[in-house]
Amino acid sequence: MTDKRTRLIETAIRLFHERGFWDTPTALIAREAGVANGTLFNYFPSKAALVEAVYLSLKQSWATHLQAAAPSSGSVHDRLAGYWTGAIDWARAHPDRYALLGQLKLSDEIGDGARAHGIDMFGATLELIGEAMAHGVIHPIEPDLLKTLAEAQISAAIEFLGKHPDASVAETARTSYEIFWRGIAVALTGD
Amino acid sequence: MTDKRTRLIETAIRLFHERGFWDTPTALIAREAGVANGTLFNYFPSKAALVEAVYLSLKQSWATHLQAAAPSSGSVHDRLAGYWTGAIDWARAHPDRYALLGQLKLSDEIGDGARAHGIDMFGATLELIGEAMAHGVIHPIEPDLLKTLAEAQISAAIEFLGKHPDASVAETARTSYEIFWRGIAVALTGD
DNA sequence: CGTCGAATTGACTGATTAGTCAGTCAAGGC
DNA sequence: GCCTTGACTGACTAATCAGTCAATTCGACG
Repeated sequence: MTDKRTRLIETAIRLFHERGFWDTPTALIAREAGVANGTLFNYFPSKAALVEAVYLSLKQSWATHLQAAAPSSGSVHDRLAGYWTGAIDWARAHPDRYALLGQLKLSDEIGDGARAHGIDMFGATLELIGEAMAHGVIHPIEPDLLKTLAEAQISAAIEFLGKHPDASVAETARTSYEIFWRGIAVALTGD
Repeated sequence: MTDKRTRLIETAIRLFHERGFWDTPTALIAREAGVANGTLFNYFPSKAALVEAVYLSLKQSWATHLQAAAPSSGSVHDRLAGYWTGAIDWARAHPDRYALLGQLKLSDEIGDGARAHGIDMFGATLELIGEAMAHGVIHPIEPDLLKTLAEAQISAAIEFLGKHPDASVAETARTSYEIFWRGIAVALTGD
């Protein structure tokens, strides 16, 4: 019997994905998690708090996966590529979690507090890019813009893979990354 | 006194933005639109139908703006640039509508039917890109992937502008577009 | 065992809401 | 002037749901 709090969060993730938050009553979450209605409110003071916990949990598991996937040494190009494919792999492995994360990020339900409480998954890579920029390997670009563009590009690749189940994951990841890299890198040999 | 249907949709857009769909009862929409509760259901069989109508209305107005903004002649580079800045301009001019559109796209409330009923805003430009690809001006890339990447890049630029109110709109648009263009174009002179 | 505090339970409530429907009323045909 | 039509109204309902709380169980410890 796993921790009740965890079980509530996991059950909520599943149900939110199956039916959307708004059509998922707390009573159902509690029942499916195998606890009583009231117990849910011992762990989370309100439904909003539960949703927030779900959001943070998803973000956390995505972040830890990325930290494991991204190589901690090598060229900027390669390390960024590792981050890139790592992100896409996670999304492919947990499509429901990924979709839910996307919804929650935009939802009004998530307070700015929780959104800011962001494990900054891109941080380390971003520093690296800053150095590369200083050395003239990468075009000078406002760092946060670069980060936003990169994340969007990754999301787009994932979205594409969702729409085209037969497309090759590896090739889509590679192509999308190449486009991005060509976009930011100062042209030398082309790659 | 404008058309009641239109007024209901416009009121819904405003209220959805202010409070989110789920916290906006139909009764409030009706009252603020200056019609009776029941009248809303003469125009829309259910709340979901109203939300769908809102979604289509937003998408439509965005599409017509883009058609007007994108130049219908010139180089691929320039036409795509026109589309690019046109999209960003619209989002900047109507931040509430843009935010709402993003939420609705992901929402479970929007049936696949309505989502597919998409005015394909990118269509004409995409054809053009196909030709450019055939002529070797642009790297060969699966068209739908290209489209998805482009849209994501535009969204990212808009998101960045939202987070950094002091950033220059024109420069952000230009930078993000340059990155994308460098990414897809076959290197000749660099631009 | 017996005691005590904490965790858990689930019936209950107060509030809210989508959708209904019996009736009103204004416009236009005869 | 009367009748028909149908858009419109808004009070009403049936259902739902987040959150409460008094009662119960559990488990640790002497």
